[in-house]
Amino acid sequence: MSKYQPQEFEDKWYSYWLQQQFFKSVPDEREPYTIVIPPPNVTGVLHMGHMLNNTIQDVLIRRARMKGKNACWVPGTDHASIATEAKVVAMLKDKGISKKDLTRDEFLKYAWEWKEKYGGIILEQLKKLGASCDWDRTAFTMDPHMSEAVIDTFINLYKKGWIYRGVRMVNWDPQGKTAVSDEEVIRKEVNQKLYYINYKVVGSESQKDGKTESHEDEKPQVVIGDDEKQEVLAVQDELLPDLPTPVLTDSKDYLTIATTRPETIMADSAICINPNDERYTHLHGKKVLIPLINREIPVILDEYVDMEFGTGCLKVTPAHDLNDYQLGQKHNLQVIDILNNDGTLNESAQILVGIDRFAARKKIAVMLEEAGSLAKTEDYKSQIGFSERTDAVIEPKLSMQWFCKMSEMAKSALDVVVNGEVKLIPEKFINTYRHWMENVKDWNISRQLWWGQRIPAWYNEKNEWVVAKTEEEAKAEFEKAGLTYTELRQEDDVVDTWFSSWLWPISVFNGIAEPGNEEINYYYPTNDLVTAPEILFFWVARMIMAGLEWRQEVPFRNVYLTGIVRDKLGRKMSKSLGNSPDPLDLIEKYGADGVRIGMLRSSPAGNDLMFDEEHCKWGSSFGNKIWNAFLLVKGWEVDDSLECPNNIAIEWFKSRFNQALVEIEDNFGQYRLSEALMSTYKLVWDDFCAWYLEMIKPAYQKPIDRHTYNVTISYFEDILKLLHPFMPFITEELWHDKLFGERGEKDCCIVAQMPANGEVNTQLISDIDVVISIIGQVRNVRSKNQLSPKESLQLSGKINSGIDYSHYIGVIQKLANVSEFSFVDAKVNGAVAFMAYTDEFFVPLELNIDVETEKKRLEDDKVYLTGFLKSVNAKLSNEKFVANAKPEIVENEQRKKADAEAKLAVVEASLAALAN
RNA sequence: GGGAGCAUAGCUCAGCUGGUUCAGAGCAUCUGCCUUACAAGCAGAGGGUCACAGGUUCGAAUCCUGUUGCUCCCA
Repeated sequence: MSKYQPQEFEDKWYSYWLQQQFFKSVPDEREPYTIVIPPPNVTGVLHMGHMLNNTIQDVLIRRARMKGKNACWVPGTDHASIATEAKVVAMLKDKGISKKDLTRDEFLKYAWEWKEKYGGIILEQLKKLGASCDWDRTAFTMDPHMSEAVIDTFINLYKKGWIYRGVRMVNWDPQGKTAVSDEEVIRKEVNQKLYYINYKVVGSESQKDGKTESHEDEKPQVVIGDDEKQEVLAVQDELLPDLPTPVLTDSKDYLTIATTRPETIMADSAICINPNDERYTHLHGKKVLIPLINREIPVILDEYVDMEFGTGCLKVTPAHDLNDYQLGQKHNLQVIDILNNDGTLNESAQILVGIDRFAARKKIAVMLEEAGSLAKTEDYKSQIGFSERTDAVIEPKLSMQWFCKMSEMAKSALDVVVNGEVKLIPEKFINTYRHWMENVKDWNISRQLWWGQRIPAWYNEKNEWVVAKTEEEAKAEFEKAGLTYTELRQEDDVVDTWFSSWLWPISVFNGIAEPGNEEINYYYPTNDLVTAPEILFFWVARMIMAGLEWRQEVPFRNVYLTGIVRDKLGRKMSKSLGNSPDPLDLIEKYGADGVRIGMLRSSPAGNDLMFDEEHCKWGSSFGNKIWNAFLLVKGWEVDDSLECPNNIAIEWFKSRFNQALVEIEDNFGQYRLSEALMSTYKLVWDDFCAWYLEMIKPAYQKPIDRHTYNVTISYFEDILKLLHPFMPFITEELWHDKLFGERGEKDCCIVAQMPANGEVNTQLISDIDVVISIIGQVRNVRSKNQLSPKESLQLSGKINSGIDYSHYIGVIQKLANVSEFSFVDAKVNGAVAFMAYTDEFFVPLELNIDVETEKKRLEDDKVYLTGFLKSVNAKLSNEKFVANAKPEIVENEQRKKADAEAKLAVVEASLAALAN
């Protein structure tokens, strides 16, 4: 064996595990332990967030497997309708094909081809990380049975009255030409301009009762600016009235509004002022004219208007602003949509038709200025929404959408988190979760895309519609309803990807179509879900809803929320910043094991991870340490004639190991994975390598006795097991070394059983703590006096405690390089002295002891101990303390007192001796 | 503007139900070692008013209130 080179064996073991089908799970009599992967976007490539997330899942699943559970980790991807469709559209564009020229089926054919070619990349990358997923179960949200589940649940909810159609203001992405959810809108602060625009007031009172006001009695007219839909709720022509020639009784009479969006003035329906605003009482009941197009709109009153902001006059544009929309509904205003789906102005705008919204903004500013209607402009900063997928500025847009009612499902989904049926880790996310669930809005589930599950709604020529699984069933529905049709047309839109993935924990086991099947009964509910807090709401919460709805049971018991992986500067890792290392490069450089533990090290649940490559380096150093410890043991020759001199070391490590086992178990129980890793790390590096191996190590080229050798090998094997979930590759590689004897085909670390808990000799552990302190102080004496470690020293001990050092002399001599150890009854003059616990030790040196330095050191000790004792005494003499504190705490204080007094006595005696 | 969270060593974070003079770990820094498993190492050292101000308590990094600063979510 040579140096530690993880790259040399990682692929080998991964293939072997696959070949032996160790990741495979089928229901059996064992207790199941199940994780479903948060399905990564099928277009995705592995990024650091996935690395962290999947490392955690793999640690959990490997540990469960080694604890005798039937571990099942279901992998897969989601179809990511927006992202995938965008990629396919881009690919087609490169080929000179426009989506518009394709039929739905043609387009989908290209999309599937694309998916087959690129869709599996991320899963292949996970294998490099060591992910022990049951790949035979790899699922895709558009697999036939998964899609069928989506359609069935859609119909089911529709029948329940929880799915409906409605006009809503949606976040429209004009580039992706799709509605996106609030969660997919990224708000950024942007420098803008505030345009101050004058609207002429229509002055004459006589006009007030005129024809133009009659619309207030009518139903509000709504224009859906969706040029892909035939369906509009009003006829556009009605919104293109003959422009009345403005008659201004007083040309100086105008009001000024402030807006960042002058291009939308053509869509204005009113000007709103605060009724309490004394500046504008003269405008009550008046009408004004929109500049450039001279359309007349009323001045309305509402306390919603902030008198402080802008001019106090608010242009109301119901079609293009959510707040204005609500205001418009309240005041029964016209809704005029002047934008096409691609962000260009439509006919309703009357001017600048066909021009992009941003170009139109610049142009209209000039036009307004020329018309004398632009009062001024000001710089202004505000938050603008951008599409997460395309980075286009989001356009609030009215659109006919499918919605899923949330209120009832949200209530149950909140209950199970509040009552602990589903635990969020860390718990602090409960508050956020509650806040969201209590303020939940209905879920907009339609997507204006083709890639995904097509909504099972069918329309006749009159746009009357029914919901049904097939065309035949739809026809039957029509007939049942007494509606006529000549031909039916299926809804073009697909449902939101989350409407597939909320079924994930159920549908991967085909639990919708066959709710009683063996797999779903065995694996569901799953155990742990590992995901990012940013999708707590729109994925986790909805999975809980779906679980309760279709299985009357939560989908998982625990939700482990990881943090966001950031760079050293705390910036989120992103492609655009280029601050994310390529995970596969990291694996190449540091080994998968090194990267895994590097990521885990400083990422407690729910906390962001400030990623630094140094962590991976640390990880691979640890691998190196284990490797070298192994080389040491492997190099030993055994001599059967030797007695075992290492009983203390052997017994001590066994106790330490068992102690650590409990700690690690406890850490896992609380999902403190980094703590569990650190406990393991310290056990291996400090206790095993630095102390145990040094204690038992035979002198150079000397053989070791059989007993120590065998025990050490079994310790090593136990350590490999403990390490395996964190570092699967190096542990498997070493597991198969001849050192451990012949291994059968199936005898692998990955399926070995975790060591069972054993006894802990706490007395021995605390004795060895003292021994370790003695060794450290002897080394320190050497170091302070610039003596070589090779130079052996003499050591005498004046024992005041009850510790029986006779057992430990050997260890002390070996590790502190002490040639002679003796017990003394009195202080040794002219020697360097130190204390360990309450015992005194002396190292005679052939040099002058600086009395003053020694005195100083003892004085310092004395000050410390006196202070310590004082604080302890203060507590113990405090009646309230003795009365209120728990008995074991009082007891502990008494022990502290006794110890401190003993130590202080020793220090004082030493000082007295020095004074002589 | 509304809600939530965070603030501990140069950095990243522990510190769990208040209870050793409690202020800890790793990394980084500094000093000394190429001591034959490991320089990806070994032996040592320095480093913090636990953001600030009050309060509760016998006792506060820990609980409460306020202030400041940062982050996230929502409008």
